[in-house]
Amino acid sequence: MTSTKGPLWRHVRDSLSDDIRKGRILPGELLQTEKELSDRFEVHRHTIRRALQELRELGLIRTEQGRGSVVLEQPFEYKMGRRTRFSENMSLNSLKARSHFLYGDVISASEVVAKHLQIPVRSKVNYIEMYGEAEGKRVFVASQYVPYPDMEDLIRVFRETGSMTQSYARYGIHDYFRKDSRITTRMSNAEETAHLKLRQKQPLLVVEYVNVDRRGRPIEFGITRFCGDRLEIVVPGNQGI
Amino acid sequence: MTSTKGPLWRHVRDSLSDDIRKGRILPGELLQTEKELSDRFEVHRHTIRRALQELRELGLIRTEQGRGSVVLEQPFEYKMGRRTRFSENMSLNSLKARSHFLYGDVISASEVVAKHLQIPVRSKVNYIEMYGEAEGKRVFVASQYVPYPDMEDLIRVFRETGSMTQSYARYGIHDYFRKDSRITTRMSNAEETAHLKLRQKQPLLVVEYVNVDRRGRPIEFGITRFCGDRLEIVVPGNQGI
DNA sequence: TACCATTTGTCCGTATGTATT
DNA sequence: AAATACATACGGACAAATGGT
Repeated sequence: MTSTKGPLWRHVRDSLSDDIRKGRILPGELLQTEKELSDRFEVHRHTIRRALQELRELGLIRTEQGRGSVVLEQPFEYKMGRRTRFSENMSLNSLKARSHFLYGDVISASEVVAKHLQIPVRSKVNYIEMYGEAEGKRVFVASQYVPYPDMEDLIRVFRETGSMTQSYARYGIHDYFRKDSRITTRMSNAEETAHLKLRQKQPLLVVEYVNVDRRGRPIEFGITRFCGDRLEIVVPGNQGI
Repeated sequence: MTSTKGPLWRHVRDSLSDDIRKGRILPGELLQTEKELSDRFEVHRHTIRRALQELRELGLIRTEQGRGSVVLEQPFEYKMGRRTRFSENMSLNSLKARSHFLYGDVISASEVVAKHLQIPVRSKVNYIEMYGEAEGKRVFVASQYVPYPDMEDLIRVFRETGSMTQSYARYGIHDYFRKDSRITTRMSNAEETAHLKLRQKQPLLVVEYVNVDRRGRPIEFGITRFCGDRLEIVVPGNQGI
């Protein structure tokens, strides 16, 4: 016995939560069965169940009948507001974050893209695909559409800087704001599963948004697909109560 | 031939989009294969693909390699802001919406619930489960925790009124506000799949939130699971630019 | 695990009509 | 009128993903 006081289930809970937090059991892996745990800790299965109940409430595991208890990924927080920026956002969690270039081209705007950017259908736009990493884990893939005449060579500049914020600065846009964001969810397709280095298809948080400059002119239409179990979106309750 | 002028692909697009909008092909169902369509319309497969491309851009279908093109649900908009209310929200879409009671009990607060409601662990809370309907379609299931001493009999009152907003009014809370919302996604479990009348497990939008009264005191902690393909969450870009 | 049929994705072509310069 | 670019339409081959066995 390591702990001497307090209820037994608390000892079990703390021991297991330690195993998880110290990485001895990895996210996605199954905990030992309740039977095995009750043997290991030399307590009744009910005591184990009490401890597992606590771990569920702490969001550390999810239990599936007939299968076992899976250790959950601890998601990053992604704050969504008027000035949403990926890397700033992640550094709030004191995490190292980067965007990585995947693909870029100049294409002609479809109806949907044109509507969001308030430009004529079929006018040229920069199209950039990228993925985002935080603490070595891939957390999103994004597609962005940026009007072309305003920003020639954007693709090259983004490949150099690795940041949209910095790229925009080169074109004299030193600040920009998030207009409406629309959030849905769907399963990842094959490409997304690969880019995010997922073992299998998983639900994604899909965020569609438009960024505008100081004058309110659309400068970017984007579709970001977040890996659902690696990240949660936080929508702050607006300012003062 | 029905149409006499314009490119062939436009005729195909309009014909298929009509099939979808008139309900001849239901959401979730597969379109005919490209081969079948090219036989039916007596055009080359490439022409069919041009038409499907348009339908994708219109958000009417989603295409999966090796499988086919699925007709999408046209999701309701759910505006999330400081004063988020389900039924008001839905009437903005001129939709008929209701909440329905599923289960209610007085339970003792777990750590997580206690933390959100800023009450002691194990103090009594009302626990209510419900589902929400819009236009006859079930769009969410929700679990809500409300401090007990403040609102005895809340469960009975909710069963009578069918509305949390109205129930709160009985206890003198005539207005309340949304604090932070946290959004994640995961697959529905068996219970949720049944409550939402889904054919199979599907990704859900999971929103955790706290509502507070005028003084900023937490009055409700809730976890709402929205059916991902029947609803999209809209986060308004904060006020003036 | 491996294999298979089905279906979509991508690429190589060809030809024709229309609008622009 | 000629040259050019572009959208449309068709032909065919193979790669890649899915769902089932």
